[in-house]
Order: sequence, then C-alpha cells, then structure tokens
Amino acid sequence: MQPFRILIVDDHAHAREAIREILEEHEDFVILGEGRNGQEAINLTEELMPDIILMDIQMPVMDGLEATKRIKLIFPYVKIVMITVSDDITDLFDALKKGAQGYLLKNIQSDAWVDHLRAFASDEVPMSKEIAFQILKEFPQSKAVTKENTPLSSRELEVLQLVAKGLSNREISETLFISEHTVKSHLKNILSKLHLDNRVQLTNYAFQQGLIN
Amino acid sequence: MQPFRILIVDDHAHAREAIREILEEHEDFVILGEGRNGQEAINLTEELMPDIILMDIQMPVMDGLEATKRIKLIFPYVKIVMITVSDDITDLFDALKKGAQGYLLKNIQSDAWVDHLRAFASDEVPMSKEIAFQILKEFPQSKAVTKENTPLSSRELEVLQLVAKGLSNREISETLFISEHTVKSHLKNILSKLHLDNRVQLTNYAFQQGLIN
DNA sequence: TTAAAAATCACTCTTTAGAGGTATTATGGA
DNA sequence: TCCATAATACCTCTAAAGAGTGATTTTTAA
Repeated sequence: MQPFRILIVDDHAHAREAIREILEEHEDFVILGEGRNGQEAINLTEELMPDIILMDIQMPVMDGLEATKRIKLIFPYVKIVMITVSDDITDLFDALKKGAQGYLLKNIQSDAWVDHLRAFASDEVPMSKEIAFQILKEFPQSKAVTKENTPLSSRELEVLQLVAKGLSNREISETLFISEHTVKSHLKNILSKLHLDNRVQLTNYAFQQGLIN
Repeated sequence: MQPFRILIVDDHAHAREAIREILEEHEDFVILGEGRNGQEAINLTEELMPDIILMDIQMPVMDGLEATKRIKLIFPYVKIVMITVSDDITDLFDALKKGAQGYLLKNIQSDAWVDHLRAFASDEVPMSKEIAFQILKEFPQSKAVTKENTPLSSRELEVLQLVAKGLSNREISETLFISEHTVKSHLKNILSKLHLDNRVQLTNYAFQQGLIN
C-alpha cells in the first residue's frame, strides 16, 4: 500500500507545521515538501508530482484558487484540497469551481479531519455539494447557508443564452430591446449567482447544462 | 404544393425589382414584401414570417450578416440566402458562419440562379462548402480560392483550448510562458482563420468540435 | 540550402467587459 | 395591502479584448 504523497502550501509557517505534525502521526501520508504561495505550488507540483496538494486559499503572490485552476489545467489528475480558516460557504463553492477535490477547515485537530482528507485522497468521485455541507455542518462555527441556491430568473436565462451564443452586450440589448446597462446588470447577477468570472466560463456552463448546443 | 414565400431585402430598388421580375416568372415563388436594410429585415420577418429571405450583404443601418445572425437566433427555421455582387470567398464563408442557407451572386439572370434558389428553399441539409465552391465556379469572374483551409497550428490549438476554458490572455501567457502580446497574436490569427468574432464564439466552436468538454 | 510557415514580441488605439454602487418601477404573492 | 423580487437604468472606473501594423527568430519543408 503506497502512502499518499502530500504537498503543503500555506504562507504561514506555523500552519504548515501544524499540518505536518498531524499527518506525521499517520503513516499512510508522506510529506514531499512545502510551499508558501500559489506560484511555488505550481513549481513544486511540476518538480515533485504529489498525489495531493493541501492548499491555503489566502496567500500572497498568487492565491490558492488561481493556483488550483492552473495546476488542474496542466495536471488534471493531481488532487487538491483547499484548507482555510474561512467557514464562508462562498469560498467553498469557489474552490470547487476551480477544480478542488475537497475543502477542509484549518482550525481542526480532530480525527475526522484526517479521515476526510483520506477520503478525498482515495475517493474517485468529486466532492459533492452535499458532502461539503456536511463537513461544514460538523463544525458549529459554520455560518448559515447563504442564498447560493437562488435560481436564475427567466430573463437572466434569456441573457445567459445570448451571451453564450457569442453576442456582445450591445447586441443583446438590441435583441431584447433593453439598454446595455441592463444587460450588464443581468450579466453581473448571473456571474455572481453561478460563481463564474467571465462570459467564456458562462459559455462552458451553458454547454455543460445543455442550455445551448 | 404551397409556393415559397419570399422576402427580399436590398437597399437598391433596382436590385429588388430585378429579383422580383425573375421570381414572378416562376409560380412556385410568391413575394411577400421588400426591405431596404437589416433592421427592416428583422421587423418584416416578425410580421410576415417568410419561408425564405433573400438578403443583400452590403446595406446601410444594419448589414445583411448582422441581420442574418439575429434573425436566425430568433427564428432558426427561416431560411436566409445571401445575395451579393461580391465573388469574394470570404464573404461566402462569413455568410455561412452567420447561419445563411445559401449564397447567390446578384449579377446573374440564368435559370441556374432560380434552380439554386429552389434547391436552397426545399433542401433540408445546409449548403456545404463544396456546393458553395461549385456555385462560385460556375461564374468565370470568381476569384481564386483564398487560403481559407489553412489548419490551425498545434500552438494555435493549444491557445484555443485555453481560451475556451475561460482563461484570460494574461493567464494563458503565464501558463505557456510566453508574452501576452504573443497570446493576442495567436488569438487574432485563430479568429481570422475560423472567421469568428470573439472568444465566446471560439468557445462554441471548441465545444462543437469536441476540442474541449 | 533556401523559401515558407510558425512562433515570438512590440506598439498604438478603440471598444468592450466587468466591478462596484445606487435607484426606480413593476409585479406577483402572502 | 405590503413586501420581496425582478427588471430596468444610470454612474464611475479599471481591466481586458480586439484591430491594425510591423518585425525578428526559429522551424520546417521543398
């Protein structure tokens, strides 16, 4: 049984040390190295080829979300678990959107923490939102679920489809007989609801959801 | 046998008249109305619901390509045949990209012209590039085929996939270790080769070609 | 080995996109 | 009837995208 080969990325040395101490108690984990920011994470990943990266979200130079996106693009098979002190559900969703396999809170020293990590490491299926909620629910300081599940309105769906077809905001405004300001307003709300960054990502979403073809 | 219901859109009255005269000799065509620009084409389409629109490319207010794109978006089943004096192959490709079913040269009064129109009107399959070439080849003034078939280079394909995944030019440049200028250069060439306008349309292309998923 | 193609980078300029905020008007439910 | 949501619109500001041109280097193929 091969141990899981771990890379730890966090800008705080004490945080890295805390994780190291926890994992060293378990012989199915071996720590390959440590990085201090997203850029180092990319370089170390190329160099060490870890099985799992434990990645902080908030970091200088390049944050963990950006690094996750880039690493997953180059090395899709590397598993990345976000670690953070934040119990904000939006951070969790953002992490999943970027391709993270898991999400763990930092300020935990329970056995459950290692169990979850082991589950992420060995499991083939990606972490569902249900499991994510469950993890957050285990810890009392988790905030209530924010209004993430707000569905798109029919007008927003209409705008989404036109955006995903390649029309500019001006063209959409002329198609729907509304002002370009309004189109921008709708698009802003759409991107916010879906936790996406730009219209190309929205186009990906539209294709994957079968909203266009 | 129902006749084909035609809408003619051209900014030159004499051009519309010429087409009307040709079509009135054939009783399987009936002309519903005439428009003078792309905007009128949209309005008249909503009002008259023609089977086929004969659409000029060069027009004031809104040109035929833009109008074609918008009409096909709202009324995908309406057939649009571009009519133009241009024998430039790039115009033809642009027309097909916007969703036109056919492409006919204006300065023709042969029976073949009407035959082609009838073929477009009754045929379910979209006009292939081969047929387009054949039509242009029937007329001696057609220019030689431009370098349209140039395939994408491997580097261009690489950039295409990153663009279609939602990365910004800056992010792509950092991923590929090249300058943002170079990324822009590649993207410009890609869009030009594929006759696309922006990165969202490129994303559509990537999905439809199975280049990403 | 030489010509063509591909890849690279640069500069300017204009348009578009996107973040952030605010506000008004319908409108449909509770 | 009142409240929440949706749809509309405007504002400022910054970043990004895209058009146009040109140029150098490397690679590939004839």
